[in-house]
Amino acid sequence: MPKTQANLKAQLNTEGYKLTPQRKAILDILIKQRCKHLKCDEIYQLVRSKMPSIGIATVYRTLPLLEKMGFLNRILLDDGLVRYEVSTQGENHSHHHMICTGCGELSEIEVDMLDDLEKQIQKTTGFLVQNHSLRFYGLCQKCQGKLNT
Amino acid sequence: MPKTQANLKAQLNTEGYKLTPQRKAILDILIKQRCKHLKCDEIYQLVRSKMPSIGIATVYRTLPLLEKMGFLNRILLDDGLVRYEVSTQGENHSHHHMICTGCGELSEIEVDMLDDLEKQIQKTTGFLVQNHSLRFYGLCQKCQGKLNT
DNA sequence: TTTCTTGCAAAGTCTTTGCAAGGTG
DNA sequence: CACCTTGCAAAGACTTTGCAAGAAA
Repeated sequence: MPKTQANLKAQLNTEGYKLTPQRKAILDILIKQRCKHLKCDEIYQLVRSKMPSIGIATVYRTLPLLEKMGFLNRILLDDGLVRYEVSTQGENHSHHHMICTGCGELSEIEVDMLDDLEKQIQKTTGFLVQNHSLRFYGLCQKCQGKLNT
Repeated sequence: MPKTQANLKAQLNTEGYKLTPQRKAILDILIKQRCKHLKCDEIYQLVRSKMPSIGIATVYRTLPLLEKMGFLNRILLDDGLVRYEVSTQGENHSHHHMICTGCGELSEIEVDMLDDLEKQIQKTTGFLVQNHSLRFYGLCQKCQGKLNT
């Protein structure tokens, strides 16, 4: 089943959870910001602009839930703050993150190419690879430009 | 210059820092636990067994310093806790981490093989890759065994 | 109606900071 | 001696929890 807004209710119900306006609003915001990677507090601020009465505890409780249901991915960068991104349909296996050490910007790239490496690891170490996370640190084009000034 | 205990003083001095028993003790512990990835508090406990009077604030202040000097790498796993590992001489570019989703064990593997991918990224996106971090999630041999029981 | 959720406030964890006393170069 | 560091305690940042009132199925 595709992980879209429309399926939120069904997904929740099959596991005994309920669809609340808060949960809908939070997913809504995240889908609208699709390509962003938002911190909990940023999500809280955004949702609050649509639903001023929501409490931050609800956000903290909803995010892991949406993650468990497969709607979100939790990301931990080097600053130690938890971020979330909307997970593109079942493919948690095919995009990598690039983090600019100049401005901190986080972007994505849609390649994978780790199959060979995974096979090699499995053969060498016996470790059964199920998933991976690959991050590149370096300079985005903007920051490379600034260096030449 | 190799990043060994012996060079700590020199390294520190060239940047205006001083060699204190506390700093020596902390690096000592980390070197002895070489292949482990320790949380701040674990490091504090270990150092305290040798130097009971040390304060945890000192540990929190020393770890980033040792990282800055190139002796340590800071690692952030999915539980959000900061860990440190001794950095093997200047090679921050050639080992990956494997995290078992069964028992949580963190181990290392000494392959790289990302050069092609990095070149491709640079060509495609203009992002200048300086470093990377690759983690594999899956099951270690022990945990695979448990599943068959 | 039953069970799950919410918002609030309090409590927790991990980490950082201010400061006076003490150590290093 | 000048400057860097330490240990302590207090303050911070982020996150989790207990609970009574309220909402969803």
